[in-house]
Amino acid sequence: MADRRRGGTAEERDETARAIVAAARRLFMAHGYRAVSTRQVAEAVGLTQPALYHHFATKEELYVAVALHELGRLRAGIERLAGREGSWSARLHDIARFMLTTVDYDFPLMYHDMGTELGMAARERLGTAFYGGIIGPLAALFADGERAGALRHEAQGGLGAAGDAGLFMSLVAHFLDRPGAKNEARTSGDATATLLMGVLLHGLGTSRES
Amino acid sequence: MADRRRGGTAEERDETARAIVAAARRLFMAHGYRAVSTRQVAEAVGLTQPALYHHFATKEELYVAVALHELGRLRAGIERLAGREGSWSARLHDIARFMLTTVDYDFPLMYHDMGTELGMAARERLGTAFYGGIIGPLAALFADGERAGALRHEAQGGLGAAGDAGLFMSLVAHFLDRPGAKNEARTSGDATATLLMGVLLHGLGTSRES
DNA sequence: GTCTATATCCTGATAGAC
DNA sequence: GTCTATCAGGATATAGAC
Repeated sequence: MADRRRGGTAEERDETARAIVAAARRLFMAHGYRAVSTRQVAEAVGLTQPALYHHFATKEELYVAVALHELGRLRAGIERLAGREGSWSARLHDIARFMLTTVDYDFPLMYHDMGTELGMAARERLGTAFYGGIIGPLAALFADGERAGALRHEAQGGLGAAGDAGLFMSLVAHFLDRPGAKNEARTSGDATATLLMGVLLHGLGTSRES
Repeated sequence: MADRRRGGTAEERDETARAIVAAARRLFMAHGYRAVSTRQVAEAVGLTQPALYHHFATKEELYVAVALHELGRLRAGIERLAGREGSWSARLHDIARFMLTTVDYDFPLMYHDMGTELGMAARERLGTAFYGGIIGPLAALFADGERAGALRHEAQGGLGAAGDAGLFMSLVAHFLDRPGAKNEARTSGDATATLLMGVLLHGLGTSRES
């Protein structure tokens, strides 16, 4: 409360930046980095296009802010659910449900954008957030499963804890964009999460054969 | 051999078109529809950009030709392997190896382009080729597995034959772009295909628990 | 902090000579 | 069938008034 010169400068600036990130998130996540222009983002938030550059130096920096925001949201949800009591598989189930019900965009597209559409520096920042904030906590749960003897170790033909976490993410992406099967569960989510966990742990087989 | 006016007209025209498709395939499949310009394609094949428009009316039509070519290649390989003798799961294993060793591009990216970057007419043409030529033959093999009692029916909590085929494709995509684990098998492929089939049929568990 | 105006470049596609 | 030349539009980013 010391030296705010003219009417809540820092506050208003931050709020505008938040609104820009929110609008950009919807557009980038739905259509991809290349397909969304800075003009579209500006129009969605009620500004002219050059005004964006007062808050973000480049389009790429805006995308990084969007992706970090979304990765942070996922990290928070994952860590909250991973820290609750219950078996490792029950916690994974809840995390699957959380992702299936709150991710409303094209997950593989985001993965592609983070991996190939950005410069090296941005790619590394997002890669750190992704592996440290999402793959890491998931891998810790899978390591619990390995220690409990319920999951194959890497030496037993398994994928390892990090590999298990990557497969988990691929299955989430798979069950996200199949309105084909039984997608009424987009809001309830529980049935799809149960299906996902069944496939993840036991596959498609009837488990009576070799 | 009747009325070829000037030096092998139709032959040369077709050969140029093939060269364009081949160059466009490498670029489109690696970087996506939007990221590749018609100038880049023309330069890769040694032509000027307007020359492309003598062979393809629009950029979209060129992409459709590229995608149909690749889908046809996959269909031919899948149908050849699906028709050989052996169990349904052995044939699926061989198909997995075939895809893991011959797909050298970004599979989810192609899927995204086919689904969202093209007009409705092109999207329907490619959708028909994809479901009829790839999902269909795969689903027939999974239906064999259901009839043999090795796979859960949809009523038993399974995904159904077409759902199984979709999951198979997602797992192929998953194991394609993980240089992380054990990707020396890009050329041999057999080990990765075995790993994929194990996960697909039995999941990650040690199959000693509920 | 947002505006108008603009620089610079790249895009897909067309016209017309040869 | 390929070329040169070009159109019209949209992209990111900057300059400078208010």
